[in-house]
Amino acid sequence: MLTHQLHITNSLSRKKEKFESIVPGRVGMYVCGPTVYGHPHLGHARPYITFDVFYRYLTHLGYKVRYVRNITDVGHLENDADSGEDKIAKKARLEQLEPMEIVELYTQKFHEAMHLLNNLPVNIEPRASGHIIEQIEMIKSIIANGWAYESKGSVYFDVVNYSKTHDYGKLSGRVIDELIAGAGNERRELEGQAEKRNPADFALWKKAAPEHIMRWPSPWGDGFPGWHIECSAMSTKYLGETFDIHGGGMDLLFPHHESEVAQSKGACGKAPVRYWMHNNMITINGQKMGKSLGNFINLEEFFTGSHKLLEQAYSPMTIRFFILQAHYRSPVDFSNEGLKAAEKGLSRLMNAAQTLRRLTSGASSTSDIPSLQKACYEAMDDDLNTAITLSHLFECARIINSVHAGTETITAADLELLKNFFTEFVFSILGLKEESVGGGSDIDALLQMILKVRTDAKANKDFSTSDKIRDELAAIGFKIKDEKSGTSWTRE
RNA sequence: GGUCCUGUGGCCGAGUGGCUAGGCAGAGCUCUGCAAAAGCUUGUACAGCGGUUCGAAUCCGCUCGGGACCUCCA
Repeated sequence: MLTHQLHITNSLSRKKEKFESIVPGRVGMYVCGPTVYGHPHLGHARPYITFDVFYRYLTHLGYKVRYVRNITDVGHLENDADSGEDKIAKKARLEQLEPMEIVELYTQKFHEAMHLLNNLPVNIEPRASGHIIEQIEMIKSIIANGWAYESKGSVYFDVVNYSKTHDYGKLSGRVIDELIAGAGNERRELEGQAEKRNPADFALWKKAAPEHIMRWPSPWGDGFPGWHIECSAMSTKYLGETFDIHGGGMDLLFPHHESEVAQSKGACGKAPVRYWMHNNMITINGQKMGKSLGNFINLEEFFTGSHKLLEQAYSPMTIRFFILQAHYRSPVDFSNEGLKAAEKGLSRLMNAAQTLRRLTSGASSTSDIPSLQKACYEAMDDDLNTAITLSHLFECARIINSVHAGTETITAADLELLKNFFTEFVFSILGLKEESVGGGSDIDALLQMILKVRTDAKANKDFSTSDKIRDELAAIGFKIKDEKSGTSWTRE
């Protein structure tokens, strides 16, 4: 759909840029996936919801998208006393499980969470452990091009040499001299520093200590890949040497994404990505979310309410809605108040969607429906502004309710249009869904029968019976509403 | 210490040099047997101090908060 002027903020330029895909009609998108060594938590929800919506929107616009999101199951080092030990290996030892058992368990947990959040499956979900060969080949290319060197069984990227002719630091806004100087006075003693020619160099391949469980043979001896190389190798394999979009959290800008750029340029001589997109972080009650503060909340704990900071359970759609109410480049603060407000707002939107299905048209329209549709598109085209999109959808909800209440009218043509785009935006693009809908035709038939008895009681002014039915239905989770057109029910 | 981002009404959260965000909560009214839902009305915010401007919450500077990253840490 070339009529749309989709603009997105490119981290490379820090400006909104018009989006144009490399191959017309097709988009290649890579998003950094999770390291599967623990339960998926709130921090995971944001990037994957954000890029899921982007994926949905691009698809809606008519692009054929290949969405690649990796599973990191090797290579990350633990930055504590057990330095050098693979994160996954460490967890495995603690739980007496095989490393790949851990990987499998948490990969499944991750998939479950993504499913509950209504994130569509990605097209390719490559695992780092399944692409060791590709990573080794890429490292060999980088060495052959003179941008990396071997040192005691490990391979390091030669940042200083590379930066003489390349703009290392452009993406993340770093200045190489400052990195080298180590400006801070609280710099950590990093493992392996002695092997490096320069502190700014980063590992492409690490030699495995004898006790290291996850290891693979390589031209440089047994070891495991560095943190950054997997994304470079896998994105190149599935999307090509240069592709359209690379997404991830802002915390990955440096060093992860900066290093990816350097690795790809070092191997292929080309910039790997046209548009870098980064979502902002999540805080809880105004505080940074972090392990040290003990305010990391797993998604499962949100869904069940089983965390001491949570006053109640929050459904996956409540989480999704809350995240979409903020722009993806703004920090978002999770609080019980905010989540409760989101829960009610979402419910208002979902009720409107239901009401819309049984809306009837009139002779004229009191609202400008085509303009609202246009406004929704404009908001999405403006750097994926889901907050504004939602505000327009709430305006739609107001109109739907007003028409239903009889204070406004809508023509058949406008009603058709409204049904189409409201449904499209709410469900297909934003990926929201109704969570507590009916319980099948049997239950509906049963409810209709009970409600008929109640309606008869009301007609006979037997309000004690009608209220009793209402109360008892409420007690088992069915909420009913008396409307002009009859009585309707929903599940709590 | 460095780089970058950020500070909006009771709460969450958009946005723009002058004109309405939106949601939640609150108040009043309407509808209703009562509820619920819904509709209408209502709030006059933009951290502080200077500056630029006819005009700034929106641009600039400083101050004070908050945050991310600073080499293997989503």
